[in-house]
Amino acid sequence: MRLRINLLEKLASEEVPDVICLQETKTPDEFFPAEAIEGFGYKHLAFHGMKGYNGVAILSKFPLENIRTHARTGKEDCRHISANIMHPQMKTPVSIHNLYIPAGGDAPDPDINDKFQHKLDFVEELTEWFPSNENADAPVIALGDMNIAPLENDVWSHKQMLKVVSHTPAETDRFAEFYKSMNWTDAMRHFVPEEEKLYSWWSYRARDWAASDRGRRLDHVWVTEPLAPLLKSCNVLRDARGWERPSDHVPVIIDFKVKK
DNA sequence: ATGGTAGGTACCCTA
Repeated sequence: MRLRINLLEKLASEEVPDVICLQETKTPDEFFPAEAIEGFGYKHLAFHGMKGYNGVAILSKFPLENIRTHARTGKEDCRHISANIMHPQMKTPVSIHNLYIPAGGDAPDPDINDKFQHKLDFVEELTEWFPSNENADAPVIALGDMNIAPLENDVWSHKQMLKVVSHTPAETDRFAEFYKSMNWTDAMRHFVPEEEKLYSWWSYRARDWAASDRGRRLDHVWVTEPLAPLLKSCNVLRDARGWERPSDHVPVIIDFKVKK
């Protein structure tokens, strides 16, 4: 968050999003750079962070109400924050959920790898939690770093990735259940056909990320049925992977047809 | 099968 504040400023000034959701802020709340971000035009902030790991934040040009943080899988680890966006042209608040699903470690075996078990538990908990705490007939957005690439063309090689954490059947099967739980629409695939490769993340461990192009689509934006007809465009900022001192994830921008 | 990078923290962890 603090190391890459200049990248956030670049994103804010070049793309001018109304709302920005961040994951892995890795900043305790008392050190969150709220004043700098307010200077970029985002006066309404919701953040939930801790030292060193995890952390999520919502930056908004519109008022946020009912800000809530959610402890998941019995841990207080700053991976889920939600709020109601009070858009002046929307009749009802838009409930937004910013998620950072655990990466899951290396071994895709819950018996020997606690982190993988945690990831599976986290997705299962969300699958139960959303239908009992949100209304699929109301405007709801769930987005974030979900650390799962569900479709064959969400990874550079489906066959080679089947045993790699992020694309294993154990994960993608549970992810599909989560996807069904609120009759979500995948806002990225709404615009990019499933036959086309689409990535939002490229590993740091490549000599040349662009030349090898072994990406994965780990970041997602899902919307409930009332918002689906308002989807206007999707822009994955691939170029941001080449910015100075980049994140290994790039921004995913969804535009909605809302009068301003 | 292996190690490759980035970053923070403290000599190792998480991604």
